[in-house]
Amino acid sequence: MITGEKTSPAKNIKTLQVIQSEVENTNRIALSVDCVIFGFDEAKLEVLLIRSDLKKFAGKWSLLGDLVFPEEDLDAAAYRILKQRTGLSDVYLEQVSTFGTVNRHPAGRVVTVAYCSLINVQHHKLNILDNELHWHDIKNVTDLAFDHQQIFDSCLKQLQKRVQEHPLGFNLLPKKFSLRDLQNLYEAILDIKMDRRNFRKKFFSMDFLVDLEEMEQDVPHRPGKLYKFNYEKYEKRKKKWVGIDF
Amino acid sequence: MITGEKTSPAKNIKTLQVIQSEVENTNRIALSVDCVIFGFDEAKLEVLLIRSDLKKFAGKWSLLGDLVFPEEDLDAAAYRILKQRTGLSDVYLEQVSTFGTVNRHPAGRVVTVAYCSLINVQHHKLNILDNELHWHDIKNVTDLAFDHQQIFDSCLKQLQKRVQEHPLGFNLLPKKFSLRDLQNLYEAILDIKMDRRNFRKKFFSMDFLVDLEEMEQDVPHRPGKLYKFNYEKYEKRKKKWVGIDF
DNA sequence: GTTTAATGTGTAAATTAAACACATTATAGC
DNA sequence: GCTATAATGTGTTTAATTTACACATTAAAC
Repeated sequence: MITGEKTSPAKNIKTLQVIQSEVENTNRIALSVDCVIFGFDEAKLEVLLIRSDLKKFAGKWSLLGDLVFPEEDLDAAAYRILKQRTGLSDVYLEQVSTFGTVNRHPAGRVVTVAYCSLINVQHHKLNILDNELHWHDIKNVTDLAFDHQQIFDSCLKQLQKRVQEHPLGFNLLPKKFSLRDLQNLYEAILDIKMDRRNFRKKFFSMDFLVDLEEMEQDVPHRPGKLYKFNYEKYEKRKKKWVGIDF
Repeated sequence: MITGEKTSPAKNIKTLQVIQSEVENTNRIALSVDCVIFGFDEAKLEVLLIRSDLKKFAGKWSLLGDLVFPEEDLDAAAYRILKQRTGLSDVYLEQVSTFGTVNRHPAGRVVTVAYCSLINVQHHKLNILDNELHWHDIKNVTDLAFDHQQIFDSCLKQLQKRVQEHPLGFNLLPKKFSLRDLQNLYEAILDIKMDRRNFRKKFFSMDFLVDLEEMEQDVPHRPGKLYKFNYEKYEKRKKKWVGIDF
């Protein structure tokens, strides 16, 4: 009844006090956050996992999670938990979805909100507090603890969709990058191969890549041109958003 | 600590009992569900709202919500709450997102999970338990109670996106419908006008509409042909899902 | 029977996506 | 240094899709 609606005329009169007692005493549930941190590393997509210390899940890997405090914003909890577990702080987290079956956690009722991020493994130094925190190639992620496999699958799908609709990828590259870097990124995340020539045309036509008139250094092959992502140019473009297609 | 990860080597040994006490005693939070029920009615998109009975929000409208019980699956809670408040049961609910700022509810800390649905107003009889439950034209929805305006906006956006990617719309139409019905539906949900000829071509090319060789009855104009949606045909089509575009 | 307002259909132009080939350049190996 | 190698850089052609746009047809309303 906490949002103030009525179920019947007879129950119409519900004071804030009554509601408060319901909120304070009964019906409370442990709420957690689980972070799915995707990392891009040398043309591979990885995910950050930690080994479960529950006997029930001995040897299994799990996502980075913890309880939300009663006086802590949900988003803030996600950032705190990520920071505590990894030392990472300048990372954008995005909520994906909430998992709330009764028996998903062996210690009792815990509803968890999944958050997802995507970073470059080389750009962020992990604060490895124990040696059970590791990057895992996403192709080898199976049989996680709890319902974390389901959460992981859901986040990966969401990531693959989002990366096609928003320029997330550029955060993963150095400020200056080659088109090969960019294509490797998309191929790793989407797990597909693309035609190099069409890929280049696609991104050039999007008109937010700036030619830096510099070349790659120290690469073991012919150096490519370097580009940067221009956010203002990206924002300025009008996007047609209607496209019924299913 | 509930998902079993460790914060430091020193804290490595955490038994299920310790975790259980954390889940059971501290850190618990009231969890609610709020349902955003969109209704399509005669070429208009509406949303089901109820008047708030909290003094703080006197006169304002709010979404259909209530607390989740400790031994109830999250999805089940959403269906229960919808049923209790409206009598609706054969309606598909989809989770949209979770809102968890500390001060979003005046009665205390309540994190809420938003669920969204889309039904045909004419097909579903509401069980109106009091006269404060009403359909509202979405164009007139402003200034809802709590953070419900934000939740509503978020769900509307999600609906508009989803309806372009999945054939949700056909649930809203009669089994037999005309292409004009279908176009009205999309125009109402997306709040745009489309070219009638191109709209037809689009849907015919998608190849899951079956011509019933029947005509509309009792319409005040030239009757149109009637079609039905063939789910098998829809499923069978392969969809290319890669299309980087932002 | 005439008017009206909707349905049903088609075509041309523009844009976008897909397939595909060759010259160029720096490195690596000799 | 010379050659072989393997990557970069660039267009063209075709197909597919989207957009813009006009006219004949049909049933209801008068």
